[in-house]
Amino acid sequence: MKNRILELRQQRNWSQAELALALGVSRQTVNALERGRYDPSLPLAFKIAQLFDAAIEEIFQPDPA
Amino acid sequence: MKNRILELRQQRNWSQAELALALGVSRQTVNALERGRYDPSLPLAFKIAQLFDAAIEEIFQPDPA
DNA sequence: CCGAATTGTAAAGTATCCTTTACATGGCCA
DNA sequence: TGGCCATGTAAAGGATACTTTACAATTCGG
Repeated sequence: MKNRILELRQQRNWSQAELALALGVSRQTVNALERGRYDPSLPLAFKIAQLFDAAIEEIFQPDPA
Repeated sequence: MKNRILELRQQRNWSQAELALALGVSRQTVNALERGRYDPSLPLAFKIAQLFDAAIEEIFQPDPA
């Protein structure tokens, strides 16, 4: 699953720590998500979409499997 | 997190087992999702949305927290 | 009435998500 | 140079997602 979290965060000039605070998760979680180490839970995906004012489908793209 | 999986499944006259097969998960997982015992992973949420030809946001609604 | 299909649930195990603590690296600037 | 900020990563642990096996209850057609 690819995502555009890094891109959207940088557009807003936020640090990983700031984004983590806004999402209510740890900085390491934001780092792991950006680096594709794992996918967020569905509730966290909703929070991310709401924060960036976008649809989940605009931020996350499932693998073309 | 609420969802409309039961409703969408019944519209199509599918059993939980048939839906599970189409999604590549176990029947117990479909049952648990319909009954709200836990939320699907993000990849599974995408599969569900694709199968029902709907946006994730049309099927899942986060808690008004 | 009988059997098959459907649904609900439990227990135990594995995998994934997310945490805290900790440390290393590189860039920037006083 | 020295210190701060941002980022990357690791290990260990807790929480959640999902599995297989198994059993009970209900429903419904023959």
